[in-house]
Amino acid sequence: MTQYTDIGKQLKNTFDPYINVDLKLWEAFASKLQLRQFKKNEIIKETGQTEHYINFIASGSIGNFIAGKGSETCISLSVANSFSSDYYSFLNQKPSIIYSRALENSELYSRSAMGVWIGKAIAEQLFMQRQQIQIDLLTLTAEERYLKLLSEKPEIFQRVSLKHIASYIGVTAESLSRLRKNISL
Amino acid sequence: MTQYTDIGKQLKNTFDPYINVDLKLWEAFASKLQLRQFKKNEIIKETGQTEHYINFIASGSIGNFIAGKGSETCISLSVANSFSSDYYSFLNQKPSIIYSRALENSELYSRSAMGVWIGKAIAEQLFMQRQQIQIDLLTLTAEERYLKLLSEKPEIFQRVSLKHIASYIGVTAESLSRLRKNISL
DNA sequence: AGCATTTCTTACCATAGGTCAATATTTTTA
DNA sequence: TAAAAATATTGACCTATGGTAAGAAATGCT
Repeated sequence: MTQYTDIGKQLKNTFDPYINVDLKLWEAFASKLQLRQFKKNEIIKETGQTEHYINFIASGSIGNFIAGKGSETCISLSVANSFSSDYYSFLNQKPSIIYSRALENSELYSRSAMGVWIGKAIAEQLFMQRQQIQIDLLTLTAEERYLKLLSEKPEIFQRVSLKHIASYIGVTAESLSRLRKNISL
Repeated sequence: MTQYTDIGKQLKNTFDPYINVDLKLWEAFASKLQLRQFKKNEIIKETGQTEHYINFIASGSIGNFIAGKGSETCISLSVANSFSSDYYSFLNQKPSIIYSRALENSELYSRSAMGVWIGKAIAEQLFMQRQQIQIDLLTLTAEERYLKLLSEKPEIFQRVSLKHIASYIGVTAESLSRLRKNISL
């Protein structure tokens, strides 16, 4: 079983490039983490509820989704050593239509309160990620977005089904399948 | 000429729903603002440069763009009483391909350094905006995105050309024109 | 006011990606 | 391990949007 001091070091190592704070602050943060375990496909946060946690993913993977007519759209895919949350709902403490689901059996270390420094760092990271996604959706083709994801986050392809990857990059599963076939020709 | 104490109040009024801090902090922030004026179409921040400012738009409007082959993609449209910056480049203090241009004659109040509280608040706001854009690009049709922008930010249509609005919602100017024609039938 | 430039619209054809339906493949469960 | 469920692929067809080119309308400039 992982210890919280280890989690502190893991956090420090993982986020050093982005969040320049002392190990002690990370350990203080980690000391108040609550371990939560979820089975594959278990709902972590429901549509219509308010998000109470920021979750650090120790193992497994988490998706954030929006339900559509008959299908669902994946708006984020997070794997081990990153944070996951319906951060939109967390920030304004209002319900949102977004729901989170474990895509594998997952171990999360969760906190409901955060210092300003880590809140700022997380929001900044998330802003940059979302802006890059916006730019990619506006300027790249579906095939280019697929290849970019494949080269930047190859581990996702070992863990997440193609139908979620398809909706994340903004195409149907059928189109992703055809597109992959084209590439391998 | 607007005074900085007035700017402080204007900031407080504008951001009260999002940033819950005392007027004094806003006035301290405003007291260090630098007025910068730009003519219509003047470049505020070039591609390949690093962003040094957060700009509060007192009047006018600003667009952030990425150059493509023969065209440009608009990734943000900001009007008076909001912030504008290449915040991605500002955060990591590295050059980015994004450039900012005044879409009208504009008065900006700019700062290069920010307290943690306002930095956190700005990053949070920007994250929420960008995530909503991502969701809209993934789940709405071009027509729905157009109608949404029209109902949520009608003032943009008085100030910004349709070609910029088109690229912002992710279609060509021609498609936007057709789509508008359909709606009015 | 008149010319130049930019913006907007329209028409025609091309194409990426969507929809639906069937089948194949993999994973889960009993 | 067999059946069931979920996932992935494929094919036929369709639709929204793109590309190009031309003209109309608006805006800016001298």
